[in-house]
Amino acid sequence: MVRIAEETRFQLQRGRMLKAAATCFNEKGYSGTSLKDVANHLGLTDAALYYYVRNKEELVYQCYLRAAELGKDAMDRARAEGHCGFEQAFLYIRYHVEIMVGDRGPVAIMSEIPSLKPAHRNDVLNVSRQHSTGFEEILAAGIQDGSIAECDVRMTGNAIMGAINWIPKWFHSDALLAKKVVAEFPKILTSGLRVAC
Amino acid sequence: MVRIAEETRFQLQRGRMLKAAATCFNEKGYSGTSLKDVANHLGLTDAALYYYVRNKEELVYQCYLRAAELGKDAMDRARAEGHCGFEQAFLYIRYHVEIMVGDRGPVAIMSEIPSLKPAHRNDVLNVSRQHSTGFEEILAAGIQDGSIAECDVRMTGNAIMGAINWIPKWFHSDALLAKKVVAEFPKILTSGLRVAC
DNA sequence: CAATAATTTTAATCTAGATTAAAATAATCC
DNA sequence: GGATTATTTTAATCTAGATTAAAATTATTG
Repeated sequence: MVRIAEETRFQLQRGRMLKAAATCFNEKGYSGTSLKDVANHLGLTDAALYYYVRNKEELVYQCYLRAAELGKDAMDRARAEGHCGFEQAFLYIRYHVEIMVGDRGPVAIMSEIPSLKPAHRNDVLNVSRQHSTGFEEILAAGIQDGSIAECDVRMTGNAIMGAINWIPKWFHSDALLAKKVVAEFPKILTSGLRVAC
Repeated sequence: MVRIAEETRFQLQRGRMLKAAATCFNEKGYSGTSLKDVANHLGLTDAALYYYVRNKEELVYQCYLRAAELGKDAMDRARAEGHCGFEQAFLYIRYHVEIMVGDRGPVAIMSEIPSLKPAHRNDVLNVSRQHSTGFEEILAAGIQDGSIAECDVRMTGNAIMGAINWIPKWFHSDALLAKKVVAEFPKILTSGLRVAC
């Protein structure tokens, strides 16, 4: 049995499912999307989803985990590639935005974290927290190395993350718009970080 | 019959209800809050809420409308008081943030607009749209009058609004933190708008 | 204070949509 | 190609939580 192939099929379908779910949740809201909606997106029957996920709660959980992982990926890359705090912040925003509007997305807005079961909620919150503190560290490093102006890193981090996390609320798949967002957001969100010269 | 007094009682309770609902929705998520949760917040029984609202959908609708109105109020005041585009933008952010973290709030995050019934959805979307275009107009005016640096007003508006709208996600009632947010957010969110000097 | 209106509760329903079990189909392997 | 395993469907249940109607309570008014 060529296990690789089987896992690939399963994982492919599972990945599609998570994307479909994220699409539905963002477009129709949580209470507005039934498992049937998600399944229809895939040309499947609602019951089929239970082959991939224990229940709806777990579907949401997986969506959020995926969202968090994509964000983490953006941050890892930014940290590896940026040469100063400012550059890392800029790249992080750029990569994260690219993911939000690109075809690795859509990324589910985490509206329903509180209704996850405790273990799952903690998982998601942990990754999210790592994420915010990671970004605050980048900002702090930038202030240290002189590439970012003095600021309250906590508040600044919250502001920038909020702007990014809100994107799915107004963005609707459109290649031109996507290009614009990727071009503009990193500029806009870092313009306040620049050191006065 | 002193109609004023009666309306006041009703409206008071109704206002409390909307606040309680907003609190619950933000804290426990939409699917995580039952009418019973909201009612308990008020020391009432779930059935009592139906005296104020036709059903849960309308409760959400009223919450969102209230959120939109509070935002509009911030914008009206900012427009009336600000003397140039930059000042208006600054004041708008300040007033809106004040509302979000102050005791006129909490303001419900509009996660479930898509599951509102069409008429309600349109109402909310209309006010929201007025809101965003209003802010874009302020930005455009600021570019005209030279108080704001050239920028893509649409994207900049989306970024700033996103940062504000996301606040309830991480803010938890706390007077000190509230003070900090009000002090920092307007600065942070407008620092990128300043014209180079 | 009696009468009327406003508000809330109690105690049932009612329902959409999640969940499950068993059967059917499709893929893969020897 | 037949056997085995993976995936999906069909056809029921099951359930939390929304909703409703009638009764009880509380406020108000003249």
